[in-house]
Amino acid sequence: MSVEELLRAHDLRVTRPRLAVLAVVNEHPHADTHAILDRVREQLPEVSHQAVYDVLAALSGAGVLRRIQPQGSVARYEARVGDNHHHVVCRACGAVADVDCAVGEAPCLSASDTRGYAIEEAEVIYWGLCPDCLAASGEISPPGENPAPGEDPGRSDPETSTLPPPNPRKDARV
Amino acid sequence: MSVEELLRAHDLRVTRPRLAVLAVVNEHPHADTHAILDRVREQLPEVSHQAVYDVLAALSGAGVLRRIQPQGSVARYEARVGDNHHHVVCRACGAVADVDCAVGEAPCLSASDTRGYAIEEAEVIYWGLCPDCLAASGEISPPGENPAPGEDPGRSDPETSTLPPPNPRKDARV
DNA sequence: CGGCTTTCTTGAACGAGTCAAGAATGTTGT
DNA sequence: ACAACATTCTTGACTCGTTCAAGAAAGCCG
Repeated sequence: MSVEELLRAHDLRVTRPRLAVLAVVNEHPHADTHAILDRVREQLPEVSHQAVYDVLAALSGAGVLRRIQPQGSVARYEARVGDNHHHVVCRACGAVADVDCAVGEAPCLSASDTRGYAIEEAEVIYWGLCPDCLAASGEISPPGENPAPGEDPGRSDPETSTLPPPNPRKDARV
Repeated sequence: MSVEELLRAHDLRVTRPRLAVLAVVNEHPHADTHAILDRVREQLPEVSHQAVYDVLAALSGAGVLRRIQPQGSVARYEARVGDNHHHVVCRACGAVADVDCAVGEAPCLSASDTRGYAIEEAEVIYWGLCPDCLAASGEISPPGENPAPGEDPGRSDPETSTLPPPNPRKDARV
């Protein structure tokens, strides 16, 4: 299904900004709003940031895009919807990657006692270290103290994105 | 263990603001920063908001408090740490409740393919409707259209807290 | 192609959270 | 108990992601 057909299928008007935003999110899963704006402006230099916010809100509302926002991060968007996957987030650099659900279709939905809530969806975020930061922390200080990774210019993974070290807790339990 | 002993056990200085914040969070699980500040000022009218932010950050860093922040909500804190429980969040009113892990000790940690990430922790958020909003939506419009709940003056659950309708998505899947 | 609605541009505003400098307080050693 | 030191708190300004509002432009339908 083309990007345009996708929009029409959801009763959304087809506009240049929407096409551009959709294309960018398809190319760069988990990109944040600012990154999306930059990329969109490579094609449409005149789009306003407000247009991008509106488009992202409209597409998320229609279920075309999914908004994710791990603690300490700004809003990120992805075009993979409806397949119930989850995310791993690196505590050191903030990189996000997809993880398929471990338990099949409806993951972890069997909460023991839901306190009377009608549960519609379960959202799972795995916290850890991405391969790069893992290697960096291992190399820099073998006994494991004060990782300080995150700057690694030659990256290729499009899903990777750098943040100021967000919230590196030490009470992690597995 | 008294609140003061708890602080000392974590090598944290014992100060009035810290005692007050800990007491408030113990009494009101899932309270947001603003609510905590208000409550703390009932005992210590002169505390600055910055002090509360500092204290919350210090206690979270030490593992005495846990910070949670569902999408569309501001930061919330709870004193229940180390027992690996999760949360249900109401899409309509934002109320938060605890849910014990369904799968035992380390829940849902068995992601199928972790993309090379070293996973330390899994965070699960269940999205749905709280009992009150569920009842309200059922009463107001039986066929299910336009819930508009959330205002319900006579509440007793201390874990409940009202927000502007945060992000009521309709693409929910179970 | 004309009219109506939605979307986009422009520019200001909001609010949670952070930064910084100095005063106050808690802790430790004598 | 007291003094010295480090940490924490007060005060006040500020940042940044996001939202609000009004009018112009663009998409869609008959």
